[in-house]
Amino acid sequence: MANTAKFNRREVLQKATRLFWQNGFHATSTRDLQQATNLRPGSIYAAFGSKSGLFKEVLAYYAQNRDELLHRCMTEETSTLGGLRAYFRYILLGDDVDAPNELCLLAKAISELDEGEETLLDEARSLLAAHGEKFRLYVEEAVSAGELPQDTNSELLARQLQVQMIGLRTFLRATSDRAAVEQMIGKLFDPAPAQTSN
Amino acid sequence: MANTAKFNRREVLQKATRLFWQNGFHATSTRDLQQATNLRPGSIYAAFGSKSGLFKEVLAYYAQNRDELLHRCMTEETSTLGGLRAYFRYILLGDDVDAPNELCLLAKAISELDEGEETLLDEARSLLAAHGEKFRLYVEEAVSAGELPQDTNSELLARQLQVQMIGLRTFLRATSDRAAVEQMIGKLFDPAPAQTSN
DNA sequence: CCTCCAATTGAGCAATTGCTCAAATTTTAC
DNA sequence: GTAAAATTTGAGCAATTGCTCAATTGGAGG
Repeated sequence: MANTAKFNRREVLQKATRLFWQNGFHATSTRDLQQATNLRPGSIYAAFGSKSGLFKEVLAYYAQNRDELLHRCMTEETSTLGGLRAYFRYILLGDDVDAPNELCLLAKAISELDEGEETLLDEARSLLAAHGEKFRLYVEEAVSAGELPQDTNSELLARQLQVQMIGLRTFLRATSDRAAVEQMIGKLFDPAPAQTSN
Repeated sequence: MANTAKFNRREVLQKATRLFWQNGFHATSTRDLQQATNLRPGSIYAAFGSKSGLFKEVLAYYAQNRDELLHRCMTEETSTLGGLRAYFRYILLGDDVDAPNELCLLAKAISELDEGEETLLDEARSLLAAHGEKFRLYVEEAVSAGELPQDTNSELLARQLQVQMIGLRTFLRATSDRAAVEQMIGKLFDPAPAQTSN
């Protein structure tokens, strides 16, 4: 009971995500968050407990969006490998208007947080691992569909894809060299997704 | 004249590097720096101008150390490709006691800083690009020595190596899975450093 | 030994931080 | 309509931030 006239939690998460993704955890102040969400501190603290609590929920919100995007890429392409390539292209080369930063928010959090904020760090690590697990399932699907050799080491290949994704996003932020990124995505998926039988 | 009893600038840089590398730019306070260097604020500000000024010099100090390490790896190995692999192994799997963080400090800075700190961001970008250029020169050397095909696209391959290095370091911080990293380094250098003719 | 001046000291300022809480307001239940 | 409960409000606290500067120190030149 008594739940009307409350703010829209999803909208708040969306705006908080944008801020944290752009500025990072430490460089985003609670005042920034208050202004962006048009909420007074009490409301935020009643709903999320603390700045860390809000960030934790932001990480989950972000990860869920990425999982959904990956799934959408898979359904919109005819082959599994094509779906993975579409996901790479969309994230690295697509002009996503509400992506304020080239990097993966999870990777950015893992980079920024230290062992003193272990709860948040572990949350980011676990979400990134879960996303990597999704990669592995799709790689196995590609093997079953005959898009990849039967003796493919799918765990290894999935890890390699995640390493590439993270590396390429950092490279893009460092150089803004979209052509180079496009070329590297091509090399990843074109000749064969690397010679990765075991 | 009057220069005795002054602190050792290199020692200060070393200690500041450790702090910034561990905690990042924002999460390292000037008090942390004062305590670690045993200097009073006035001395630091006389020598470096500001926290940003100190960080900028730390970035350069770090980059120079990496360049020297890479060069050392090259001279200690018989082949150029072997030298590159040794560099990867040392950074990713070596137990460097004064590396307080799995990540590259330059990549960490590029991840953390936003466009509002453009001086520092550009410095980190430029130092990372210079290190990538070193990679390219060594790849070309490997081509000349016949360790790689004559038609190797050395610019592309050097970029791919840098992407791998950054991605693998983030992966290591995210998972602590040294065996997986070892396996991926193997795949990078063993069969051929990827099928990267152009 | 004294003088001079660069180097060092450390108290502390102004701004910002994450967050609290009593008071005011709005919603729900009857 | 009314009272109890849930929610929102915003002033502001205690701690921390990057940094300044007048006072002090101590080595070099004479």
